[in-house]
Amino acid sequence: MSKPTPLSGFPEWLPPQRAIEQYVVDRIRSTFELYGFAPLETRAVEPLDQLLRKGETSKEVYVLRRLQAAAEDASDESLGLHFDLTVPFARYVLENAGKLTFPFRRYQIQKVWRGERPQEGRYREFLQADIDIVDRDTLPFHYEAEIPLVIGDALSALPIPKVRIQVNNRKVCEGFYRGLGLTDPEAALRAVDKLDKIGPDKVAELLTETAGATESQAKACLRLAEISAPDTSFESAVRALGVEHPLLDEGLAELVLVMQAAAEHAPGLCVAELKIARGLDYYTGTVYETQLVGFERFGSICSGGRYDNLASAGNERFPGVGISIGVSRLLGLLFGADALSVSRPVPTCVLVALPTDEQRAACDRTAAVLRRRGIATEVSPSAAKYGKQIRFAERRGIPYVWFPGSDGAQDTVKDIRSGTQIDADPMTWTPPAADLRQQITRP
RNA sequence: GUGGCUGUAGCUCAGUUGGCAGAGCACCGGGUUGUGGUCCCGGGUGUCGGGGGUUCAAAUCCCCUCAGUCACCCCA
Repeated sequence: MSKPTPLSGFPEWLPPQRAIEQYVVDRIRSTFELYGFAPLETRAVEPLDQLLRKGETSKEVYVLRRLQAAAEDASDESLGLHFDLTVPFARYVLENAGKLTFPFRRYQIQKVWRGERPQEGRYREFLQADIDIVDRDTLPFHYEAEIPLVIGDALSALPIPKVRIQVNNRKVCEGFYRGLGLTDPEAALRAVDKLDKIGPDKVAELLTETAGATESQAKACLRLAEISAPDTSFESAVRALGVEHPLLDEGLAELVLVMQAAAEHAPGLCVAELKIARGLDYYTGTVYETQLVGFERFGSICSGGRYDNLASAGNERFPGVGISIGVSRLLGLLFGADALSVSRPVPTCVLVALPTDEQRAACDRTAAVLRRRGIATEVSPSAAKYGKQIRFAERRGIPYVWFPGSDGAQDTVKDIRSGTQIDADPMTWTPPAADLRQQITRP
């Protein structure tokens, strides 16, 4: 077999990176559960028509086909890998509505797949950590204020830079555009979304070309998009533009509530950023995008929003609000920036040195005692010279080497970083807490 | 999916007009009858990303392809 090569967009980390990923997932999970989100996993595939219901992402969906399927057998071809966790969840809610109690809050941490051209922080297979809250018929607004608080807690518990959640409300933009007399708010939204990339002049051009805006309407759209505030002062700034529409009033009131809740529970976490639009078209209210402070060029590592029409069948309707942490993107980018590392590449805390092959059984017993006490231990692979065995530990970052006492003498344990070696009993010896497990560090 | 840039040892890289694949670090073996890091001796560990072509001769020139990355697109 010739040497295998990587597959574009399907990253595989080395053990240190995977250790960090598992740690991060564990922390995120425990924060989600602290807020009462229930665990959930959905299958990897969905019927294609479910996935394609929301348009644009369609060309990025991987479809399924049995290798041996005859050409005319299309039985599996109506299945595709999910590209996010919200759409499968909406399907799941409809399917299990009778067994769930509402409002229903769940978290889901799974791989998703998108057929995009990969680059740094963009993969074809990646891990998302998603929370959603859905209710039957109507979803109280206050959940839109809760979501960023959960995320703020989840992300600030991680060894990553500070985050800033940018918040906007689709009703503000749409109400403003309609109040302005524009008839295609979606097109206007898409144009404004490019503000950071192409600049105000190009956006104005786009607005006139694609959204049918006049020059003054385009200017007004830009003035709205420029508004940004760490508090509720955006409201008067919007009012000062003199545009009126009931939807605008509604959106502003909601955005004020989100910002007030954030100010009370997590000062500095949220910024009202009226240029935030979001690509996915199913959002109908609050939308979120999250940046790492100091790493803004990474783009959003966590986004979501309120959706009213994603899960509905007949006259049943389950509006929801949710957000998704791009775990793979977040970590891939931080790894690339050398901004995350781990104290040692293996979990092992103690290497039991092997004096002779005959003593392996005794060494295994010592290791077993240490393991029973929660200390990750492995026995040296061979009875090489002690110098070799110490190097074995050193190369792996294993902090302690355990030496069985010869001729009934006391065992000793050596901290190979300091070189200090002390008498030790496997029943009682305990390493400092910092050495017990791999530590995630941020240089 | 479209276009640009990049690809030589584990890492960082050098390699002239096409002429026997190199350096530093890392790594491996040995030197101290068994407790490492310093020191000494020895070792190149490589499908030059892969395949094809031109040529007496290709890391070098041409074509295709894969991967990484950037922009577009989209978005975690």
